[in-house]
Amino acid sequence: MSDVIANLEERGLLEAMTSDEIRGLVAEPTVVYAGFDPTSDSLQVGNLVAILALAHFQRCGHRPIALAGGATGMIGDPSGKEQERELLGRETVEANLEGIRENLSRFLDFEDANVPATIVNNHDWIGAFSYIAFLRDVGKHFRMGTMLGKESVRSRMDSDEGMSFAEFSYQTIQAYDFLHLHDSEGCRLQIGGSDQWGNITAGIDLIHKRRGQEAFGLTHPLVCDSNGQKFGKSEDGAIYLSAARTSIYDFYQYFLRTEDADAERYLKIFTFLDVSEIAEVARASAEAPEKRLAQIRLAEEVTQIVHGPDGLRIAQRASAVLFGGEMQDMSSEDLLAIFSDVASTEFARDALVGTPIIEIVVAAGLCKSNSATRRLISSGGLYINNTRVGEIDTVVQADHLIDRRVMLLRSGKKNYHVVKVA
RNA sequence: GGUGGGGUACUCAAGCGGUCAACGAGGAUAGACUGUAAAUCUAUUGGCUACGCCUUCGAAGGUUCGAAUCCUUCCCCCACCA
Repeated sequence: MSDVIANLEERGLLEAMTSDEIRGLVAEPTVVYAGFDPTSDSLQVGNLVAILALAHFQRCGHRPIALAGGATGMIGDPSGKEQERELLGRETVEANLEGIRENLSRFLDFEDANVPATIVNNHDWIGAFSYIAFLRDVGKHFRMGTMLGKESVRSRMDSDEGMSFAEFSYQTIQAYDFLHLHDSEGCRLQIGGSDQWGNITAGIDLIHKRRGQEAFGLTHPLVCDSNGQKFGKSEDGAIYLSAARTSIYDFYQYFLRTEDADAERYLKIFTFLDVSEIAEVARASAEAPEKRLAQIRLAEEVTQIVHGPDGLRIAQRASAVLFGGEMQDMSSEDLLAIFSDVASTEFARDALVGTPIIEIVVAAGLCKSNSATRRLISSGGLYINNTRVGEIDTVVQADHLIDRRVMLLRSGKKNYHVVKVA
């Protein structure tokens, strides 16, 4: 079996390990887990790092467990967060778990004969605990000094945000998760983002105290772009893995717009391409940066992994048309087929023709308010069917509607919105 | 419970009776330049039926011709003490 650690290392997916003995541990098939917060009904591209790390483990012959935090999600992990977040309701968490299962199923193989992946929900074992029982069985093994020493706690105590007891206790719950999976699944390794270090070591300590056994942890770096911005945020917010939240087209475009400086690194992190192949792509891309070979390859690979070959085709087709300038001679059928995935809004014909364009833009959600739309137009950033709108009081004309059915709005260079006649 | 500090627009952060829709920075949006890149430059960044009007400075009251700025009560946060 191939060495998963070396694999992660050369892909830039290894930040730190609790012990070098992990290399020995993974020489034999083992069980590894990573946790995911059900803060939304879909995971985001930021979560891809952890997901792919798990997938690499599975590909190297280890059994991955994805833990959905049905219980921990109701408390909120303070790690890496400046502010305490809103508590999620039970129903919300449950609903979100469904979406997350769906996301994960794209990356992990649940049918593998030897090391089938599993998804577990920590609410199944945490939910039954009484407060007193938890304090006796788990809380008793935690020392205040250690808990207070955690970076996640210290940074929040030092800030003027402070921290509630619920958040402070978070680490004990996650620690118990590890102990539980250790006992029930034989799991000895937990992986996560570098912000999870404190939570992971808390679990290792607990296992050591309660079972006298050694467990391990491994973290991957939190991915930032070369400007130090957190990876995975676009102008409209986070990029999600679910097509219902982030269209496949937008997903593809997000990766396509990767900066030169980040492309090679992202290829290693977000695709399964062989590192030697990545090096080759990077080299070719550096020779002719304007061709953006690395970005294209990155967008293709990731879109394919997440949305499948069909999804990739949709995204490519839409991108080719929108950025290829072939729009003028398109029929409405073609447009609708291609933009099935781009954000769209339907209007009655009467509500469209003769209506000020400002109202349409706002109703379609392309701009927040009439004022914002006026600003956009006066700065020359609004386009109808790829033609710049010159006048603020432009009114929609019948001939703005291609085949009397479709109109393409664009804000800036790259934000498209399809308006359809209902 | 006590004492002190604090709550201002997306964020940080000025303002401390009128000239404040609120300095500045960051972010964001758009434009120019480009390669759907980066860097750079420029404009904009509460809302509206828009040279004017309306609503904002934790909440509610009050003083005043006039308050984000003063007073009262309340809520929340932080620090130290108990």
